[in-house]
Amino acid sequence: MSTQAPAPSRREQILKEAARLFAERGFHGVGVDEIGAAVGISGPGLYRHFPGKEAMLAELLVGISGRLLTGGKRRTAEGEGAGRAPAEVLDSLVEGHIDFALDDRPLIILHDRELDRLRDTDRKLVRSLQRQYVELWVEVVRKVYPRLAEAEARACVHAVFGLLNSTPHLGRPGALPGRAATAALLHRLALGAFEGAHSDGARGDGSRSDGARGDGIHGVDGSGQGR
Amino acid sequence: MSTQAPAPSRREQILKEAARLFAERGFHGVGVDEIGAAVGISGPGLYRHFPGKEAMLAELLVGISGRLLTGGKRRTAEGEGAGRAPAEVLDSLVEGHIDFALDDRPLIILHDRELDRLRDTDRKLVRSLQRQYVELWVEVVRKVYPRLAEAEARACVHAVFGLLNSTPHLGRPGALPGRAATAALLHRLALGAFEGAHSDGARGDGSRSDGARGDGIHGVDGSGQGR
DNA sequence: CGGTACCGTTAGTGAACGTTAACTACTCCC
DNA sequence: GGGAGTAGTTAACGTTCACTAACGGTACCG
Repeated sequence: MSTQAPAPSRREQILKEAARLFAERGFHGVGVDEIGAAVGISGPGLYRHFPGKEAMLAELLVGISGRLLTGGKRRTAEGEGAGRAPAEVLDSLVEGHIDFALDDRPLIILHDRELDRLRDTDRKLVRSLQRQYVELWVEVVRKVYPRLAEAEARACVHAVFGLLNSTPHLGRPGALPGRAATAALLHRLALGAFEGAHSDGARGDGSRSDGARGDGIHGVDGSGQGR
Repeated sequence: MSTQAPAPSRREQILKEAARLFAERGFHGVGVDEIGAAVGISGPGLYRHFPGKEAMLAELLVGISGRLLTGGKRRTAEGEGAGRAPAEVLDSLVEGHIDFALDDRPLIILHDRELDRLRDTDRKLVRSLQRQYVELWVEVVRKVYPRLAEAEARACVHAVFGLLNSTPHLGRPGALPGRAATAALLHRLALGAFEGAHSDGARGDGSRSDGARGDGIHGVDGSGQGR
């Protein structure tokens, strides 16, 4: 154990606790005193590490958006470099996003909830990163499902993000068996959603027995542990 | 036409604007003066209509949760009464939720974002309504997809809610062609997600997604009636 | 020892906010 | 006309909050 986190470094400690608190009670709902208390120091001691409360949020949001984008770029680059089918790349993107959603729940919450509390410059940066990440997905999705128009594909991507980011909402009760099972379920849900979007909406009045599964391009061995 | 909205009645006006502002900037991010200004009166004039700022949020959240639940109950009752197949009932639930998400965007945002700003008693009530609504879906989903364990079905429902509630995120740019097209797309996405969840994940990675349900403790204690 | 940089403390400041108080204008009804 | 109720105003109060000021301790380094 003990991978390589030798010094949580106070600064990272603060960021982690701030993320948790912001996610729980909202940016405006948390005072600096509470953040300080969460890391053992009190109140304005935080100002030795950050120029202000908002700077913490900004660093969190830029950090997460950047990491999502970086991971997405890496996955698509690897996929294309290895000549893998688009469906496999999409599979990899889904897997990466799920890992993120499951491992960094508080950040995922902040990511689409507290963006508007940032100053213009920071917000623009985060939005730019987010947009790039979305476009990355859109490109891949349109390769896998060419029948989707661009706007449709973008809407699908947003919707699937909403689906994947729903993990925080189901953490409360006994919830799912384990992480792996949850990840697998989310994976199936996400891919199923894309398939559903791609299927022509010519389902009569809801009889929807379906199952025809159109040209299911991806017979991919789903989720197959690329790591 | 002209149902019966002859007088927006100031109170409803306030609620509507408050919902918009809360959704845009968060409960703590909006001052009562702004809410007042949005309806033409200023500041404490609101206190002629509501006992406090939080009461507005409470009424909004209870209202939306109640309407969702009522609509869901109506749809399942109608469906079962008419002897329709579970899949059709699910179809109807999806349609109802989409209507809601598209027509009351701000409320949908508040619904899962500002719940924790409520006093204990209100929050419990809202959570109870939400839980009943979820269980309504879970029941139907399990009839349509019997292979899903209860916990899985619940997770799927939460995930699909996340998917359907993603509409607010895609309103900014050119977005989709029109309301009908967006609704249809969301519908396909949601049904596709359920289909995907139902498909056996045994695609080769061997990780058993479907548990043997050893720990049968998933006791939903009913608990209906918060009040 | 003296200096310096780091990290933390407590006390305080100014602004913002939710809420209350006191007062005014309008309408309805006898 | 004269209450009574409704809907609004401005002014003020008390609290909370992000942030600053002034100060202290500790470790490293000469």
